[in-house]
Amino acid sequence: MFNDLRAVVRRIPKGKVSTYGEVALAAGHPRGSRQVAWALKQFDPTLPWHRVIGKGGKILLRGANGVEQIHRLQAEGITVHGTKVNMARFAHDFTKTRRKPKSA
DNA sequence: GACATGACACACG
DNA sequence: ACGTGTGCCATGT
Repeated sequence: MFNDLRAVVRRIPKGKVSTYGEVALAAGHPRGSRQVAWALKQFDPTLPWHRVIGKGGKILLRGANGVEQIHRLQAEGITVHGTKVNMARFAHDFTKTRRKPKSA
C-alpha cells in the first residue's frame, strides 16, 4: 500500500504540492491520510516528501524537518507563509495529470 | 488480540 | 484562530 502512496507522491510535479488526503485518495486509499504520513516519514530520499502537506496548505512537520520542508518548497518556487502554503496556486490536481485509467 | 502512537481530517465549543 | 474530542488505518509493543 505504501508503494501506491509513494507512487502518487512521486507524481507531484515540482513547484506543486498536495495534501495527505488527496494523495491517499489518488492512491486508492481515501482514508489513508495517516498512512501517507507514515509512508513519507520513512524519509525516503527518492520521494518528494516535502511536496506533501496538510489540508489548507499547512506544514504539519515541526522542528528541523519542518524548516527543511519549508526551505525545499521555497526552493521549488512555492511561497510559504509561516507554516502555510498558497494552495490556491500550488495545489496539484491528480485528476489532470492522470495516466489513462482505461477509458479516455 | 489489546493498548498506545502518529507529518491526518473533521466537528464542536 | 485555537484546543479538544472523535473517526480512520497501519505499526510497534
